[in-house]
Amino acid sequence: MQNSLAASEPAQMSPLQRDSLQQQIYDRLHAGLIAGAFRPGEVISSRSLAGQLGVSAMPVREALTRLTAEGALELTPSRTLRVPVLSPDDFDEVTAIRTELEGMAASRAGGQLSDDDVARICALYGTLAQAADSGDVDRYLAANADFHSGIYAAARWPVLLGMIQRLWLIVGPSIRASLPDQGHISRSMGFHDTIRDAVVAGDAAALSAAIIADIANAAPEIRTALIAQAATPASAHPQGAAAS
Amino acid sequence: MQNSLAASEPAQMSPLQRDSLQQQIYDRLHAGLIAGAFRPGEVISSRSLAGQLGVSAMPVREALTRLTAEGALELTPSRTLRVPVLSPDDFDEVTAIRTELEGMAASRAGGQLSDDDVARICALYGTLAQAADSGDVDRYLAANADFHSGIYAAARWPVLLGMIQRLWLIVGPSIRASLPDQGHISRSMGFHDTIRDAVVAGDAAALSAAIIADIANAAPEIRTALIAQAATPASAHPQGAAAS
DNA sequence: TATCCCTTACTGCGATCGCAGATCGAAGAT
DNA sequence: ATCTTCGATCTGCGATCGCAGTAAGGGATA
Repeated sequence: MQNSLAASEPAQMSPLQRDSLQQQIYDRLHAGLIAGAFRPGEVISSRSLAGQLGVSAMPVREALTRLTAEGALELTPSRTLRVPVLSPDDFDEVTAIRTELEGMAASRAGGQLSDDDVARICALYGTLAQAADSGDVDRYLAANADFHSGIYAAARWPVLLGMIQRLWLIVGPSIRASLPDQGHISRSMGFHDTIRDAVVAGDAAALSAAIIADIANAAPEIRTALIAQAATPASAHPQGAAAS
Repeated sequence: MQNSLAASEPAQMSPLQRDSLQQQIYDRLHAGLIAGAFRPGEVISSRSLAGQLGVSAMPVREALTRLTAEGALELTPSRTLRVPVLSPDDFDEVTAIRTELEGMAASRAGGQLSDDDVARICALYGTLAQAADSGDVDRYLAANADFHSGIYAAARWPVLLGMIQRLWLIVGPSIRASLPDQGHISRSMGFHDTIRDAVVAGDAAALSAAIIADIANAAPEIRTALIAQAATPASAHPQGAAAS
């Protein structure tokens, strides 16, 4: 996924480890949650995950603890970790905060876009368009997250960016479970076109409005899908959700 | 706080521990950072802190890791943890996000205040006023945090509340180091009066405006103090800050 | 006396072990 | 055949130990 960022060194032996293990594990789980690699209700075991990654349980535990503290995971009464199943109210809360924070980030970013920023965002738009055409939902969601994060990163406010990404972390699994729909993707790409145009034009107000419109467009569909899933008796014991 | 939920048992021995150790340690450090028990630049050692608390280094480590991930602590190149020294730009960012998020929380809370909420907030105002009169800066800051959090909790949006508290976590030490000033406290109490009046009146718009005015009032003083401290050569090696 | 080097004592990070609690399945009793 | 019960096996949490890297203190040398 992010092995492309090591392309700066031409002949280095291997990335080895730049960060601590727990940071690498956290980053991987973070990306996986945003891209929808985990389903709501899915149970996560630190020991089995450690076994899959070939490391001790310790760094996995700390990464999972952080994700739990951020609301991306929850601890059940039986002391097992699982991906939370969002209620419609929870989703409304996150959506409201997203509208506020992403609107602010877009507005600030739009007013100080460098040429590099525009080129970078346009490149992200390209991969997003390719992913949308491919029909691969996982690729699309990951590219969508990169596209939006790329815009918000241009605001150069790291705390704000971290908070937005935390919100994506919470709604990521629910989004993935709510729309395997190709119609939604092509519909969203219209908003993404508007976003890219505002970036190219350097219009902060238009960019902020386009971001908010994108959120407002997707929210009702996700919300209705959320309600439908909550009513499904199959989710009464969501433990049996598909593992990796 | 929530020790009352065990009221079903009439003669229970002691609360012992309801949460995990790392959670208790996190909560204590969280409150300490907001109340200004730590100074910017102060070095935090997990082992020595574990020794003071009488526990192993493990739960302390996990709590400190979480705080580091949230930006409340930072890891120096020499692999020591310390409380970050905020730059004016950092402070501006946090203040801007605070204005947005706390304004939203106040607006929502103001529209759905129950009688219990009003009574609880008025009680928090009472302790805040007492702390302001006592002149004890630590008591005042802790009571101020409780007062504001009590209002935002009435919005009943836990994610939003957590994000606001994270922002307080970041600016807490800098606020504590910036104003040992009694004049500022009495000046802020004017805004707090307005806030309480809006709560009693149930006026959401007035409450939101009063909260934003409170933030806007304190920000310039803290910011100038921040700049003054950054220019002070005494902070060139802030390792020697007073420990607890 | 001043400078260099080495030892010591820290730091965070990871691995391993053990504990208490909960779940699940199988065996036994009614 | 159904219900109960006990044990094996999960879970997260905490303690302890060891590792690599940094900073500082002390002694020897120029």
